[in-house]
Amino acid sequence: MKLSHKLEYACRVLAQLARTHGQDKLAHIDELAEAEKIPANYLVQILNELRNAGLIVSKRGKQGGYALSRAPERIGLSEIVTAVDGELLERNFEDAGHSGKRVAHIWCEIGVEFEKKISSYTLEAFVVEDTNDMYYI
Amino acid sequence: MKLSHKLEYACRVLAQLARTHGQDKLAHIDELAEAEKIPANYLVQILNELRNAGLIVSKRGKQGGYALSRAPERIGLSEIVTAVDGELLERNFEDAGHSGKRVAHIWCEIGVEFEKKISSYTLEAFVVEDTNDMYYI
DNA sequence: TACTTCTTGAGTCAAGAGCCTAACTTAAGG
DNA sequence: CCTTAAGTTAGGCTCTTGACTCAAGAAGTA
Repeated sequence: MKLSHKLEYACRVLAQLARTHGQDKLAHIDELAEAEKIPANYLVQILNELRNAGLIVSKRGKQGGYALSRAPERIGLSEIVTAVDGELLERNFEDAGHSGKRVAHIWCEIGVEFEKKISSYTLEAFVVEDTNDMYYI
Repeated sequence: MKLSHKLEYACRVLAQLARTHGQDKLAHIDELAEAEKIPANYLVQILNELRNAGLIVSKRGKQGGYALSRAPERIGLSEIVTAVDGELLERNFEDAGHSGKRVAHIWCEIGVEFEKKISSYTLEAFVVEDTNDMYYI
């Protein structure tokens, strides 16, 4: 369950966009990069993928910028994952050797459960105010 | 939920060892590699890690080989994972930017659930005879 | 001793993540 | 128009890592 930087960045930048959702001011790359401590040059690529996936919209030129394409509660976490790191939800276990089939079967079960859990969250979860402590490790 | 080859190999080879558990004949590397279609030279390293983790025992010289150190139902899947690919169970999300904390919190929850699911299996699950079909993708 | 089998450490190779550069396109405002 | 402030796109660079491969060594058995 180690995440790629890309996916963490995507979650953070979307959370940031969610915070300002509803306002008509668009967010700039540089502001987003600064607010979420993401290398701006890398963020560009990520925002691109999020736009291609239809999660955000962008506008060019002066007064350009980014915004969510819909309300946070209507953006599923699994959509985010799929957009920037689809591999995380793939389940392709090779069925080789005597035990391949059975081993693959078990890991499929685990993978299904994993996906179910991820699908139970939306972007809204990332933006709720923190009230309780988190438990590390 | 993409697995490393190493972890898949480890599961398979342990399943194979579990099948012959109870017999006093030890399994050779070459037999195991052949039965589970694993590159023998790579398997060596994996068996080594499994031995260091205490999951299997080995004996050198003629009549040497490998065997499980205890019964399959007493070897947890999370032990296997930890032995060869501990990263999969790690949860180290960076808490940076405005949304870092909240994002990390959510992914921690998901990670905990993931670990719980994995901990619910033992090596025994890999060795039960297949009766039902598996569902792909 | 001779043979077999595991043990250990080092080396190779390709792929991918993360990040940067630079040229290009679009739109607002004067 | 023309300038300037944005986003867009393509490409390349570097470093790490996974997946093997190899070879010399150590230990047990006959």
